[in-house]
Amino acid sequence: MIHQKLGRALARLDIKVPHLDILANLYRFEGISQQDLAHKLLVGRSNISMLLPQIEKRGLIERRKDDTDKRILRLYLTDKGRDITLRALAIELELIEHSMSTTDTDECNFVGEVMQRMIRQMEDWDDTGQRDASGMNEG
Amino acid sequence: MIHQKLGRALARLDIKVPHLDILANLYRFEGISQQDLAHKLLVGRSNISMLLPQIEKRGLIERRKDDTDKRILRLYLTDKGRDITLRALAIELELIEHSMSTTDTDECNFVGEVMQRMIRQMEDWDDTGQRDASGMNEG
DNA sequence: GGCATTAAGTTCAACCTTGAACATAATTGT
DNA sequence: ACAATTATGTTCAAGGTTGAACTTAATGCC
Repeated sequence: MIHQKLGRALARLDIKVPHLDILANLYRFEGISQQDLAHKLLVGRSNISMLLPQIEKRGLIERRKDDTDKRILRLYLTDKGRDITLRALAIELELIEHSMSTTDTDECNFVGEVMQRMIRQMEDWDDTGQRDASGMNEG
Repeated sequence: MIHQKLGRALARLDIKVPHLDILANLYRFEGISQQDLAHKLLVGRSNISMLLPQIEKRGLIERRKDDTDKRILRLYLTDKGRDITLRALAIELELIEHSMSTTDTDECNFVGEVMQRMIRQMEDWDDTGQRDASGMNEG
């Protein structure tokens, strides 16, 4: 749902949510490689590889080969890209602030902590159906 | 991530996460229509329409025409379907319980409340870029 | 009753994401 | 130096979801 709302709002700038994900990271980490970008965004390298030409054609980013390692393409925002990024982030921030306008900082932090505990537990969980010895004494 | 974990675990029963979403709803709401099912699952009718034949062929569900309204197909679990559903739900429950094993009831309820407030706010938000009068006086 | 509108379900083309296979470049070991 | 391994990025086929157009059935309105 947040994706849908944000997607419609970003249509004004003629970019999609995955584009903003990329642009926002380039804004923060200039010269990042595609690999590292994919890792940060939790998507596959192939995904980045197909998304980048779209925003490159629109003149929002530049790809330059690394000088010392010619496998690596380093990514940079153009001036136009920086402008669009800031405007898009403003829209995203607006949505988030509105969504959280009834949630204070303590509540927000608390929710975050609970979530992180849940994620850790989930990562632990064995999805093979074989319970190992370390968990046999539970319940 | 929960989708990935659950997906791998459900592979044992040879069903996918979207199948379980459907089966669990049929278990609770026998005779539901495809339309209502799609609505409950927040997916399009076409999605349901393409998913159902898969689990129908496996003999997990039956589709019967409504007697009074011949447009409607009503959905029922077979005995086999009920069996698979219960086993799948047990797996899902296991994952959830493990994930929440470090979260007590009060914490859980609190997180739920905060989330619901956020969702209401998000639904309110105007994604067209036109701020309307009702929100103009805010902070 | 007959015609327009609304509703349920299906089909299909489009989109997005992924993972595997590939090409190219760097690193490692001998 | 050379072969084997590892790393980066690209391409492609496959899977999943969606929205629009379509078919069929029910409802509303004159």
